Amino acid sequence: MSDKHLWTKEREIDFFTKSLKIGTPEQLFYVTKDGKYYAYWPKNYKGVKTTLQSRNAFIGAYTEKWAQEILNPIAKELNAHAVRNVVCEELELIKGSPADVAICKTNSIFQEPEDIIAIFEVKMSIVWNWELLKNSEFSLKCLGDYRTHQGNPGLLRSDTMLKAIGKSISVRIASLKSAKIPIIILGNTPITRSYYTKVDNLKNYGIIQGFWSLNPKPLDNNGENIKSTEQEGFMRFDSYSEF
DNA sequence: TTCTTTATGACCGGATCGCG
DNA sequence: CGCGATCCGGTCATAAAGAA
Repeated sequence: MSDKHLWTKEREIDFFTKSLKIGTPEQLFYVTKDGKYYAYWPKNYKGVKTTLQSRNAFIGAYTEKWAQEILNPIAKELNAHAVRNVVCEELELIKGSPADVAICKTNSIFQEPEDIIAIFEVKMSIVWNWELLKNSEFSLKCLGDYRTHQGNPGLLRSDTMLKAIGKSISVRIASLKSAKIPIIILGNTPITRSYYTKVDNLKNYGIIQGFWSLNPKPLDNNGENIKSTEQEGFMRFDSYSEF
């Protein structure tokens, strides 16, 4: 399923379809005053709004699992495993704040620095806006890309970037043994212009080897969006083979 | 000891503010 | 007005602290 394709609208439909089996529509969508179910508040929405929090854990778990599945074939080629929630005390990756996904020589949650080949931090959101239609069955209607709603998904949020940078530095300074382990941030959105030179510098300094977006077409109607920064600190991948 | 309460932090998105 | 940076917050999981 996720072996051929990167992040697309179909992923988000799949997320909502699967999540609706274990959660309620009210946990996953905003309800407007006229009874419509929206993933995000549209930009032109007027009226009383709330901030949905109950979806956060769902999307976090889904994207980390998806990232693990997409990395696993690559890990296999290296004769290794893509493992979720990796704990490595020496790198300050503890139970409450593990590595989202890591490629490791052994298939265990607990790892020694020597056995970790690469660390991946997953920072992905719902990118498009969706309306849940309740007919006989549930169906989902795409209302537009992230320019049309009020949310700021994934790596477009500055504090998401700061969080990723902070955690990576935490690993780097926890132990010298992290020095040889690449750290990659996986997202499904572009990054803002204000981080272009920063991600390149982070790469050149050897702190974070890349901010990679796995969303080939984050904008509808062929909207302009960045392919990569000058030094490739940020890169957008357009196909699985390229990835 | 065992049960209950409080504290902490991760998750991600809206609100607000400042700046052009 | 629009954008980005920062701040705030609901929910959940876990753990520490307190009560019985």
